[in-house]
Amino acid sequence: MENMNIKKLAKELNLSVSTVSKALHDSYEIKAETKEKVLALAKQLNYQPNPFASSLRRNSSKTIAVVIPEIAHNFFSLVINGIESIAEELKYHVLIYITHEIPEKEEQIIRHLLNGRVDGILISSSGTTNNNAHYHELIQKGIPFVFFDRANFDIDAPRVTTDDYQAGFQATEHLIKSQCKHFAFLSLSNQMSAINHRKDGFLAALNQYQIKPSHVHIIEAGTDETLSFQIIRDSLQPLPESLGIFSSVEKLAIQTYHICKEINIKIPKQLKIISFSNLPTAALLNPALSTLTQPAFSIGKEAALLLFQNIKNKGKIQPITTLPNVVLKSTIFIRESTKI
Amino acid sequence: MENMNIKKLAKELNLSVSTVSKALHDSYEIKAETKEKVLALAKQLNYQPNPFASSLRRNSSKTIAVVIPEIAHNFFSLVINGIESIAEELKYHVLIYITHEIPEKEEQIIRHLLNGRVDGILISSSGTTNNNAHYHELIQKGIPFVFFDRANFDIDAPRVTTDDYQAGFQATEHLIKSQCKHFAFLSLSNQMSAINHRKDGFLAALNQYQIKPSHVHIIEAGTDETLSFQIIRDSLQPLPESLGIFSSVEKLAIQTYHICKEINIKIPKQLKIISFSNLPTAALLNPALSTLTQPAFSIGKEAALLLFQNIKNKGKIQPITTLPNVVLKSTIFIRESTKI
DNA sequence: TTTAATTACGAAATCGTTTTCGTACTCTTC
DNA sequence: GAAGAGTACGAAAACGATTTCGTAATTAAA
Repeated sequence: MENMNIKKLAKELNLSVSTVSKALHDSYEIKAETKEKVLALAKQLNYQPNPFASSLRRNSSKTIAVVIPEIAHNFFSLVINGIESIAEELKYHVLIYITHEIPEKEEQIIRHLLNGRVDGILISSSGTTNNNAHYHELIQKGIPFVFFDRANFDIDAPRVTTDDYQAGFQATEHLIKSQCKHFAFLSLSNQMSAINHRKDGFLAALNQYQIKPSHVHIIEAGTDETLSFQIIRDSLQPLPESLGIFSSVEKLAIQTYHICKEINIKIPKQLKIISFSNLPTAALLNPALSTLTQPAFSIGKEAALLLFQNIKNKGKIQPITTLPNVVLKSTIFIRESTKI
Repeated sequence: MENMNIKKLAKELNLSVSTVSKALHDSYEIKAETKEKVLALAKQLNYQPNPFASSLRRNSSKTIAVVIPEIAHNFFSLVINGIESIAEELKYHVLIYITHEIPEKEEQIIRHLLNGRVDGILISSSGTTNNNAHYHELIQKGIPFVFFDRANFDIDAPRVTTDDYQAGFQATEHLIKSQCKHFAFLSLSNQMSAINHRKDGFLAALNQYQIKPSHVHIIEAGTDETLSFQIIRDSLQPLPESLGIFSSVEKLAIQTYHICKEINIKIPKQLKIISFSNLPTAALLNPALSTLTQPAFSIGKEAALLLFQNIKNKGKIQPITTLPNVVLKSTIFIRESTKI
């Protein structure tokens, strides 16, 4: 009696396997009395259906995958929280895959998931790739997926993003009004949608206020920790006069703080900085960091909702509708790091 | 030709299904030439075995579960990074379950996992429960699991923890030597192993230095965000003279910082604080936070290694050996928040 | 009373693998 | 050249559910 299964359960009940299965699924074919008996004994004997047999037969796994560049990052872990809140409710399971910002790793993961292990995928792309083949394979296989934050706009898939352009514009305008003269944009790479939109907003604001191009700096720090440290440090020596930095991601802002501490640059006196960030300690930093904060939890929730909607509609005729493209608002928090 | 499977592959090759399966698994029964043909066509036709059929037959899923109290928390996301590094290498998949510090949720998750969906489980217990039944059910079912950080010491399972007692002692000793007169321990609950060991170290140090019991405060803030805020604030008003706080978790230290800012308590002048923490910004806070930092990544790695070892040994006769019980060292970083 | 519909269940196929047997065939070996 | 060993494959039985289809028994309709 090691492992309970439906066959033993049926035998115990003097019923056929099919009847038991139907009873457990509350089929109209089975009368109430029988259902009760089955449910009762199932509970008593602690019967739990084998998920693989079930998945094999039904061709659905009640599982989704979340593919993210990194996890030890406030934004992504908050997103996962949002995703989990929906998945948990719908009794779905969540597989986590981390690409470590390596596009090839992302491709490999996605390719693996073509085997049907999951019913759908939530992706924050690792960018730096012009190879979209793996996304097309997903589409061809009919596996629903939704991009969040970092989307691939060449691919016909739903996305949940934030108002990166506007936020970038707003942040830059703030730096301008804070009397900065030089402006730097801190970027990971020029291949990530969200970051590029932030840059576009940055450039648009500078353009509107007629900032000289020679006062505009784009710093691509890359994803390697030690390398980006080096790059940022180098770009701060010598320090341009009245520099205003707009960091596209939290990590680079933190590195900048460390560097400023190290080479003794005073924020906000010599350098002002504002960053996209979900740091719970932004207000406690020295000095408090001005941030653009994304509704990370909501992003996760919305993306998950969109995905589950797509999973449900799978196979059905898609209504000719515009592609769902949720855009959420970021919030700007002005703090000391950009004080005049 | 929608979905490729082994049957179609076999037909295409004029071979039997069993031969193809064996070829794909590099069986000695199949000659090299045939293997090559099979591999070649499999690759060409993009054949990927159905994971559910495979899991069903082999009774193993190549999947592990990670059950944690919360994810938007530097410690846990770093641990996941460590776990993932091993899982990825061994081609295992990682399911994430979040209990939100609710013991009933943990029980429910564990009970679900009894159905065999995963080959093993990594658990950081949500504590606050004296109900161990679900762990015993895991043992009975033969599903390997490993505790990390927050273990249940009544259960006969491997654990990976840190030197909480020693670190607690050391932190407290540091507070004493920093000329604190009153001492407070910030705790989430008195049901979590790691936290209790930290408290024991705290109390032992105070005892050794003959601190009057009336100068020792244990503050159980609980896991609810707003409530714990309230509790901490209340305990700081009125502010005991020369208070030294040892926070058992990062979250409560951050809350304390916020509260001090709000009600204008100067750190470290009026209040000194040291905390267990994996904050990447600890050194950048105002003031820089003294921390005890756990090797979170290594904890994840070690726990995963232990789990996979147990998965591999499953069924085999267990050598009569002491229970693996890895204890890793935390590192203390003295910063401004405890400066005299 | 006969026919049709409904109810409640069971047999068996199926999902796609893996694995156990069985068996032709070739190759040694004495 | 007979026996034994080794090679290379195939048939079929699992794994444990779900689902289709068939069918007795009962009820309703004509």
